[in-house]
Formats: sequence, C-alpha cells, structure tokens
Amino acid sequence: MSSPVMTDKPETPALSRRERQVMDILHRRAEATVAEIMAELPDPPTYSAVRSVLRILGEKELIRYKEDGPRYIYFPTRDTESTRDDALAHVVRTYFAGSPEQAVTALLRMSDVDMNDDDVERLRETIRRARQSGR
Amino acid sequence: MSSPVMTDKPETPALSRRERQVMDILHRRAEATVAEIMAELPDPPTYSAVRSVLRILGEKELIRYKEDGPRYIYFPTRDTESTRDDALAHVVRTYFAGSPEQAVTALLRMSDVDMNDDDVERLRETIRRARQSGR
DNA sequence: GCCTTGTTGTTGAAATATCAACAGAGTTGA
DNA sequence: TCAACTCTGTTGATATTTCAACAACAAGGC
Repeated sequence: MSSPVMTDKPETPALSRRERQVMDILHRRAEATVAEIMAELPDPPTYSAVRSVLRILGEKELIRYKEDGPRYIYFPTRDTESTRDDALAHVVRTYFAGSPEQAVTALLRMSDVDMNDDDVERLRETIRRARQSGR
Repeated sequence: MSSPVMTDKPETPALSRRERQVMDILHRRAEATVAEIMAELPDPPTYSAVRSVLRILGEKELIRYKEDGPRYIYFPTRDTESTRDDALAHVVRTYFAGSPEQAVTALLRMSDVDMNDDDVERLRETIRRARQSGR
C-alpha cells in the first residue's frame, strides 16, 4: 500500500457525500472524536458507520488522529489555511466568475455592510496606498 | 451561527460526487449542453454517463433544460444569487469560524491586496460613514 | 436521396459508498 | 477485584452511484 511516488494526485480526491460532511466538521472544529462527529452529522448513522468513513478518510490521508487516553482525536492532515484558500478560490471561481471583488461584496452584505463594486475598488486603493506609505 | 435566520437546507439533497461536479459546471457557466459538461468534467466518462447524472439531477429538480434545436441546454433550477450566498455562507461557517471579515481578508489577499483585520474594520467604518453621509 | 454525425430515451451491469454487527481490549468506578 | 462501559479492529451486507451499451430519431453535408 506504500507507493513512494504518486504522480499527479488531485487536490481533492473527489470526496463522497459522507466524507465531505465529516471533513467539514473536522475543519470547523479543528479536531473531534468519533462521538462528536457523529453528533454533528445530519441523519447520524451508527458509531460503526462513522468510523468506517473515518477509516477511508485516513486511507486517503486526508485525516490523522492522535490518542487521547482511550480514544482517538481526529484532525485534518492538510494545513487549514491552504485548505480554506482552496475552498474560497473554488467558490469564487464557481459562483463569482472568478472575481474576488464580487465575493467580497457578497460577504460584506452578509456582515451587514452595504457596499458596491466601486466601494470595493475604493477600498482596495485605500489599502494599497496605506501599504505603500510604509505600514 | 449567529445569523438570526438559519434556514434549514430545504433543498440540498446531499449531492454525490459527480452530481456536485456537474452542478458546479452549470453554476459556473449558467447553462451548458451535455457535450460541454462532459468536456469540463475531470476524468470525463461517456456521453451516456453524463446524461445519467443529468437525469438524476432533473429528478431531484435541481436542474431543468430548454430545447435548442435538436439538443437540450441544461441550467440550474435555483436562483444563482441565493445559491452563491449559501455557498459562501457554508465556506465562512466551515473555514472561517463564521467570520465574514476573516473571509474578506483571505479574498483580498487572493486578489493581491494585503490587508489585516484592522484594515477590514477600518474599511467597514469608511463604508459605513460614506453610506450615512448620503451616498 | 442517402450517409454520417450527434442527439435523446431506456435499461441494466459494475463499482463504490454507506452502514451495521460483532469481537476484543482498555478504562472506570464501586 | 470485577462488572459495566466505551472504544477500536475487522468484516461483510445493503444501498447508492457511476457508467456504458443499445435503439431510435433528427439534422446536415455531399
């Protein structure tokens, strides 16, 4: 099972439904036990079923675990920061025509701030200037 | 999770791997033929296989089609705007601890603008003031 | 006209995901 | 101590997904 060189491994090994649900939980919580994951899953299956998914995710090397006394605590293998950037990039590409500015607008609307594209551009300019004047 | 209205997912029937890939393509392109979808799928299966997925998505009422001469043009049933908001909200909840500001920071970094949380807060203030002074 | 190409409708097989059952080991607390 | 409880390791059954094959029909080029 130990192939030393794996040529072009896709960034996302095409997760199944349950696999994605579990990964989302682990990213949201940073780490979790089987019981915690089970509690957060929609239509939670049995303990055994959750562990089956975890086993598969482990085989795909998407998660690892550390021992905490008698039990395992699972956590994502990949760095959270790069993972979140990928997730964001995917959303921007898929839903915002690849325009981060449009996504920013939508986000600020979500956080109760009204802002149009011109505003965003103005903001970017402001930041850029502040940055150049030696922050 | 501080959002006052937390609508349960009325229609996100937990898509499978291929189903999600196809939906992503349709959201990115707004509409597409079978051939176009097949061309954009990773590890593209046969024409028939793509159509099977489309049939299932149709049964779930996630997509519809219009006739364009001899062929069908498929498109998402749901409004793009609400779908993208949901997608964004999911990413924010899963990867940014529910903080749109953090997501904005990551987005602006992606679009080659350096900006920290203080910058974002300053920006929000700027926008808010500009708005109150009668934009 | 006639052939080639591209499309849809339908069916069913193969691959994969999902789930639960059971055995065994370790921990805990009375 | 030891019995109850919780957890892991493993296996296999069931459900769903994924895929391809084939027939029928329409369009376009020669």
